[in-house]
Amino acid sequence: MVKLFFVRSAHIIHRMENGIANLLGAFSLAVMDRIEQGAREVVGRGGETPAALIVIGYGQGMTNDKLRRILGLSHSGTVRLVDRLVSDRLVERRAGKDGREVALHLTASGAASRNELLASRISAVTSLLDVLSSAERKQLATLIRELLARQDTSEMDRFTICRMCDDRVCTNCPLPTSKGQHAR
Amino acid sequence: MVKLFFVRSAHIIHRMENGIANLLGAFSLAVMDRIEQGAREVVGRGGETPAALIVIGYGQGMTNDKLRRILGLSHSGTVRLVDRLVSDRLVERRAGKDGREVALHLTASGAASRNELLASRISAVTSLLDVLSSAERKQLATLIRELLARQDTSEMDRFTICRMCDDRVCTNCPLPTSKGQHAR
DNA sequence: ATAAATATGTGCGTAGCGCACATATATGGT
DNA sequence: ACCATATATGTGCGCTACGCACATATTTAT
Repeated sequence: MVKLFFVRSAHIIHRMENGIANLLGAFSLAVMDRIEQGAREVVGRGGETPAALIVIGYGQGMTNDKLRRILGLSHSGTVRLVDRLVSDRLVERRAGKDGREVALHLTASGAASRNELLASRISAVTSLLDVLSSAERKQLATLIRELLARQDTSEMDRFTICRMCDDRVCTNCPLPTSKGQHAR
Repeated sequence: MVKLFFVRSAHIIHRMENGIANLLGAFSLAVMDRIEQGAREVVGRGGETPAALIVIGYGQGMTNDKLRRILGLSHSGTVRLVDRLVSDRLVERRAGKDGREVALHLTASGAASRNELLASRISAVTSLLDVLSSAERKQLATLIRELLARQDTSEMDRFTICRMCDDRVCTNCPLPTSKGQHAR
C-alpha cells in the first residue's frame, strides 16, 4: 500500500518535471517561429542564411570553414550559402592571410541588413516578453543567465548558441569562456 | 550636463532590457537546435514533418487543411508533407465525414515514432534544464507559464505554439483558451 | 621533397516548400 | 431544383537549402 502510493507519487513528480521541459519547449518554439519569420522578411532567405550574415558581421576575419562549424552545416552547404550571400551583394569574398582561406566581409548593404536582422530579432522576442513586469523580466533573465552559465559547452558550442546574438546589446555573455576543452 | 547624463542612462537601460531579449533568443535557439536534431534522428526528416506527426497524433480527426493552418505551411506543402508520412508508413489517409475531407490517422509505427519523438524532445530540454536546482526550475516554470498565459493568442496560434507539445505530460496548458477571437 | 592536413570549390542529387492550376464535394441564394 | 460560391484536396512545376563525393590549391610535417 505504501509502495503503491510511492510509485504513483513518483509518476506525478515525473510528470511535473517533464511539464517544465514541455513548457520550455513550447515557449522556445514560439520564440524561434517569430525570430525566423522576421529574419525571412528582412533578408528574403531562410535556413542558416540569416545566422551566417550575423556571424560574418562579428568581423574577426571569418572564414568559410569557421562559419561551417558555427552553423553546423556541411562544407558544401556553407560554400553555397556564401554564394547566395555574395549574389545578394551582402557579402564579399576577399583573400585571407593564409593563401587557402577566404576572408568573408559584409558589404555596406550587408551590414545594413544585418542591423535590420538583429533589430527584428530583438523586437520579436520583446513582443513576447513585455507581458511580464519589469521585476518578472529581471527574475527570468537571472534564471536564463544561470542556466546558460552552468552549461558544459565547448568553444564552438558557444559560437553556435550565440550565432544570432546581438553584439550591440550582449554585454557580458553568461556562457563560460574559460571552462574546459577546445573544440578546435 | 544633466541632460547628457539622462540620455546616456536611457541607453544603458535600453541595453539591459534588450539584453534580456537577446539572452532569451539565444536560449530558445539552443533549445530548438537540440529538439530539431533529436527529431531528425528519430524520424529521419526535418522541417515541419516531426511536428505534423505529433499534431496528427492528437487524434481529433485531423484533416489536411487543419494541419496546414497549425503548421503554417502552404496547402501544397502540406499535401506533400503528408505524402512523405504516408510513404514512410507512419500515416494513413482515410475517408473523412465530409466527403471532401481526408482523415489522417497514425499507423502503429507512426504512433511509435511519435512517442519516440516526444520522449526525445523532453529529454533534449531536460538535459539543458537539469543544471538548475529544483527550486530554480519551479521559479522558471512559473515565469514561463505566466508569460504564455498572458499572450494574446488566437485559437490557431495556440495550436501552432503547442504543435510539438507532449500531451502525456502537458496537464493544464497555460495558454488562454477562452480569451477572445476565433481564427476560424 | 614528398605525404598528410587544411581550406575551398564543383557536379549532382534530394528534401522541403510555394505558386498556379485542376478537381471534387458542400452550401446558400433564387 | 439549379447554379454560383466556398471548401478541401491533389498535381505540375520550379526554387531554396542542403549533403555526399570528388577535385583542386595551399600549407605543414616528416
